[in-house]
Amino acid sequence: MSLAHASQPVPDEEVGRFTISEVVEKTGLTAHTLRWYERIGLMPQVGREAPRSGGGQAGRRRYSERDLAFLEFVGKLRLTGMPVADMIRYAELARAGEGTIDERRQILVDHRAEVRERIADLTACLLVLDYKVEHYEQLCGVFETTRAAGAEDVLVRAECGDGR
Amino acid sequence: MSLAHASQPVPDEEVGRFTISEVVEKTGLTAHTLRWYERIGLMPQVGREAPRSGGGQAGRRRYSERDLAFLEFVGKLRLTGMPVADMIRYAELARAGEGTIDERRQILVDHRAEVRERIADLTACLLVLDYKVEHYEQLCGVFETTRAAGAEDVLVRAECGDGR
DNA sequence: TACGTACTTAGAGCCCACTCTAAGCAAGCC
DNA sequence: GGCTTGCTTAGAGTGGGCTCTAAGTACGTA
Repeated sequence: MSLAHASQPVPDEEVGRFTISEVVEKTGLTAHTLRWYERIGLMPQVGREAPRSGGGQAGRRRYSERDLAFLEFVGKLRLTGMPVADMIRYAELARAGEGTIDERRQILVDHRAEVRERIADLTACLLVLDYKVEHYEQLCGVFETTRAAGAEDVLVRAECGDGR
Repeated sequence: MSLAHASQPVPDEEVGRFTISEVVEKTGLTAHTLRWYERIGLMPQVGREAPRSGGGQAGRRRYSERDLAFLEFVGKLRLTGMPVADMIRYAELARAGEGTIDERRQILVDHRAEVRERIADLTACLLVLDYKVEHYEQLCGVFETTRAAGAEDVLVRAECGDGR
């Protein structure tokens, strides 16, 4: 990206080449959701085809590669549980320019900490699940070999802590 | 737990010792939620104090250690995103006895696979966040030292993929 | 007696992130 | 012309997991 290139508006870069259907395919989001994202300010205004008749329609959306990159990032944030309101905040800051870099970074740092914590939580729970599954597998073995022993039945319940 | 002990109803074990307020404290759930859990069949019927006057009240709940253990497990399942309907299913199977061990195990095996996948997803997204945060931190450095260079400004936008 | 804690019922309410509606218009293609 | 794809608006609807309501009763304690 040369300086000369960067300092001039570039139509083929401002107006992308992907229709909303194509973006639906690529992202897994619905057209409804994509329009919604624009409406709530999460997504910047997407470039449009010029309407041929100059009538009352706004023209069809044409998403750029950059739009797609942003949607991919949004998908990641969504997957990690960031509320839409926070994503909107982040996007607004991004649009406000380079003076907001620190704040943007802080949003991501905070969110990253939450994701780390969530991974830790899930990992701890996974250990419990592992233990339970392992225990069931052992009890399936014990159960089959000592089917007549009622005591084992009671132990199954007590050990598994499954309620009554 | 001796055989003689196991084969007889034990009142002090059937009727626990924790009031609902104490369980609220221990679990972080609300009394409303605890009652709801019973109502929807997730929680087995909790033992009760005998009402003094024999009137129309059911008596106060008295949760046992086993009840608490089950609630702890439910909390883990909840934290890992298992839908309440699935938890109910699991609890019903547990109450149905030892003939359901295989099915119970399968529920947990399936769920465990989901948790693993979720951890993997989060971990992948965490890498993206790490990259972004790192990048912002570098750009804060670059930005401060070359504030007059407009090209860096554009690079910030392009590299961060932050939308417009 | 007053207050705090707990009980019951059925269902309404809340929050979040979509998801869908309703109704009509536009444009391209066969 | 018919079909497909896409446009707009404001807001209602959905699903999940609680959370709260409404109204009265019970019981223990100060």
